[in-house]
Amino acid sequence: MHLKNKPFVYLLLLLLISAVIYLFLPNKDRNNDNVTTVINSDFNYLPTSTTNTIIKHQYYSLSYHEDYEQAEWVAYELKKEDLSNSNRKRPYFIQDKKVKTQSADYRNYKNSGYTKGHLCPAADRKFSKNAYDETFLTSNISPQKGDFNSGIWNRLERKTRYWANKDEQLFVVTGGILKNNLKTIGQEKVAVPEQFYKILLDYSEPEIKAIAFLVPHEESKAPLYKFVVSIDSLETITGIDFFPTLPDTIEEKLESNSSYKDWSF
DNA sequence: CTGAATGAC
DNA sequence: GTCATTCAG
Repeated sequence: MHLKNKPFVYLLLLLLISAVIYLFLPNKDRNNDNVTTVINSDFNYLPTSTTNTIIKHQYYSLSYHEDYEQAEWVAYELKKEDLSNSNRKRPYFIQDKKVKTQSADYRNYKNSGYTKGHLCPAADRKFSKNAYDETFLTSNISPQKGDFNSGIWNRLERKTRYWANKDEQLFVVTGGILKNNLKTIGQEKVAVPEQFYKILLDYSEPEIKAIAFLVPHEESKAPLYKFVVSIDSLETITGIDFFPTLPDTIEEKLESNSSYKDWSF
């Protein structure tokens, strides 16, 4: 290249410098809603969908099951840095526009005797207003008894945040056990699960570990470890392959395990 | 923290 | 639908 073409050289240099600066800039998009993010670049472990209806939101993903008017799973990453104490105002639950078959209307829950139980908890997405508000979609809730929701289920969610803080980050999958002939509420017949499950995967090397819970839909004062089950057993019940992208040897080892010795309660 | 219910705009 | 307020586990 001839040096007489100076403007062009300067332009190239400028571009190069800009690119370098950009690459080394801290990634702030989990705290700043004004930055457009690559959607779900963090989700590498999404479960399979029995309905072929995976919905990807900015801060969590889900598989919707129209027959039961709720998600069969909701999955998201929970990082230590996500945990914040900021007080946010609760928005109202609205339908999830990404669900083409229409997610349940919140009125189905009104006077049903059941509360609108978050699957991806609002408290796990408090790091930004958009993340928080995004959990208030009816595709992210399931009918839960009030004392169950604020009782043992709340305890499990708080324990999950405790572990996320301790282990830096967790991948979380949660939902109700959906099956035929469940009790329903509202005009749209939203199914009331008889059990709820939650799976936690600590994928940070070198000690990858996982734990799964299957909790009956009723308040209990029993310690949480009483509800530990293997991921395999949940896969048998739900028909979902929870970590299809994990290397088979790791997957096999993690999923057959129902021990909780690696987790402090 | 987890939620509901009510009345006014 | 939004807002403000009050209340319960």
